[in-house]
Amino acid sequence: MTKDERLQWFEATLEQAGMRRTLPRRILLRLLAASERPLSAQDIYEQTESDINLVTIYRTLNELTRLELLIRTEFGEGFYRYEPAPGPSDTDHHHHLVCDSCGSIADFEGCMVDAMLTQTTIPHNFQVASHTLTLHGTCERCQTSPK
Amino acid sequence: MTKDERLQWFEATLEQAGMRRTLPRRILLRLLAASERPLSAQDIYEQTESDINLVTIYRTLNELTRLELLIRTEFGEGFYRYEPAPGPSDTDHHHHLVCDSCGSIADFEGCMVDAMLTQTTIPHNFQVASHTLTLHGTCERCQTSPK
DNA sequence: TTCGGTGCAAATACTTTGCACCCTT
DNA sequence: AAGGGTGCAAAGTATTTGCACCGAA
Repeated sequence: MTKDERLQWFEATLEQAGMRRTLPRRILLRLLAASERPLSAQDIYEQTESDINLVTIYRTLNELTRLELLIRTEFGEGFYRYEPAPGPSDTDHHHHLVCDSCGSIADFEGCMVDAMLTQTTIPHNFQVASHTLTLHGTCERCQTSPK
Repeated sequence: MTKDERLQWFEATLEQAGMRRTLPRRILLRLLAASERPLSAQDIYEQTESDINLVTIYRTLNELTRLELLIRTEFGEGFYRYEPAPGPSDTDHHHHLVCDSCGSIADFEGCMVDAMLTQTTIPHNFQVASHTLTLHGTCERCQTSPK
């Protein structure tokens, strides 16, 4: 899924949900789609140079997460980070590598959890819809020069 | 590891760290060791019938987490939950099944992530120390009578 | 024109900190 | 006796809510 396809899907989903295509929403989606790593509300606030009210950012993030256009994750920092969802027909998703030393967050492609789950007995007849996997450890930079 | 062994390990670790064996700490450890599921600070506060100050609970949870006696996890609720750590010589750990309908949290034993990782290339030479896996979905009860 | 969206101010939720007193060692 | 631990009050972050105005459809 290219960046343009993603933005198009975003706009189509907004329309389909009867939501207006406003400036804050488009700026925010564009920002998240372009980002290398999950962004917090504060991150977005700073990157938009305060053009968008922080409250609007929170409200927009909630709306877009509800529409499943965004994924919300907490990495042990005390606040949430958001990133674009994989997309509807996209079975591909990624997870994250969190450096416990410097706090950097990198993507980790090639998830094998779904394959793993087919070989595992899930207790209580629990019906799995999705999963979150986060690997904690030390990034390359911090291995050579620890903070 | 039995419940008694665990409590003993807790006390030994406290002593070794030069920390005093106080009532709040023992009550809290006992409560967590006996609990079926991860507890929040608020949960603990209610279960101790307010015998322990909420601030003390927060401080104690932080201390015990720092000593790696507890594990802290966020399940998308907006606050942290705590549970006893697997233990030093214990390679066994478990993950969680979170019902998106009723919010129940159940344990999920038999983690295969470590095995999976040996067959996976981790990018950027990232050195993995630990991981967190959470399965989201619908519990048995909510499958028959959705909320 | 209509009604959803935004900004501002204030409130809420969770967690941390400062300080005096308490109690384990 | 000494110093870490606790409780109380207050502060600090992250996030949400109420309400009047604004602007996309």
